[in-house]
Amino acid sequence: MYSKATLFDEHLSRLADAAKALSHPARLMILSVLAKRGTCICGDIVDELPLAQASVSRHLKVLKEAGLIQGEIDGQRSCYCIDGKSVERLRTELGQYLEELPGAEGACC
Amino acid sequence: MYSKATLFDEHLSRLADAAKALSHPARLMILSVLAKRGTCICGDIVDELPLAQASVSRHLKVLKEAGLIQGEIDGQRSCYCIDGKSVERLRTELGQYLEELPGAEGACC
DNA sequence: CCCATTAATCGTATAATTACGATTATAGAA
DNA sequence: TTCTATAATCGTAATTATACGATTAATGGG
Repeated sequence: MYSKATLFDEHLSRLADAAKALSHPARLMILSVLAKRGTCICGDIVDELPLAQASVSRHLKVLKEAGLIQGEIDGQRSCYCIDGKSVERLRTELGQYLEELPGAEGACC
Repeated sequence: MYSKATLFDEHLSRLADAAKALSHPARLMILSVLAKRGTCICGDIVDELPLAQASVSRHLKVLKEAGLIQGEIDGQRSCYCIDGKSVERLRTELGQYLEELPGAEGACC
């Protein structure tokens, strides 16, 4: 109906999508768990999160679609890890975007 | 029903909320417009966005609640500007969080 | 072959987000 | 006072996100 994709600049849309991937504490927690433990099977993550397996699986999917993690099937498990390159790229782009916002130091008007 | 606020670590919840404020291209665009023009009245922003006045007003509210912009009533207008300190703080915190995610360079498993 | 384990997906319910037009409230101009 | 301009809010509709339990699919063990 109302299409963000066409109404807004491509770059802004991509950045917004990336921010959205980070916009839920469960997803940040998953990233932290992966960072701490290196490589995890899904169950490891489920054990550390206060959510049901199905919910964690969804969050993993969101992170994977955003490219922030990799996941591959390993036997009957699924193995996840952080995609360091993507995270780094996001960190740079987001940081750059925020840095280029001058921000009038004083009060408004 | 399911309370993010209590289920997750306070720091992660705050970071996620901040990311959520950045998770819509209209809001990023508003920040860009404010950065470019310094200080704006609401109408200036409405003129530059492909959205109705009511919608822009809502996005402004979200940004204000997240502390990323300041807004004050100036006569019959409303005057907005970026809150440079908050943006800088967010940039630092988000950057730090992402930087501390090691990210196993190689493949998964 | 049968069973257990693992994790993705389905079905569904609820909540949050987003959008618009219409309305309201305020302040300045005439 | 009355009219205009500005911007917030209301009411509502549509979409998206989130959660859970149940189911499914696939692998490996016995």
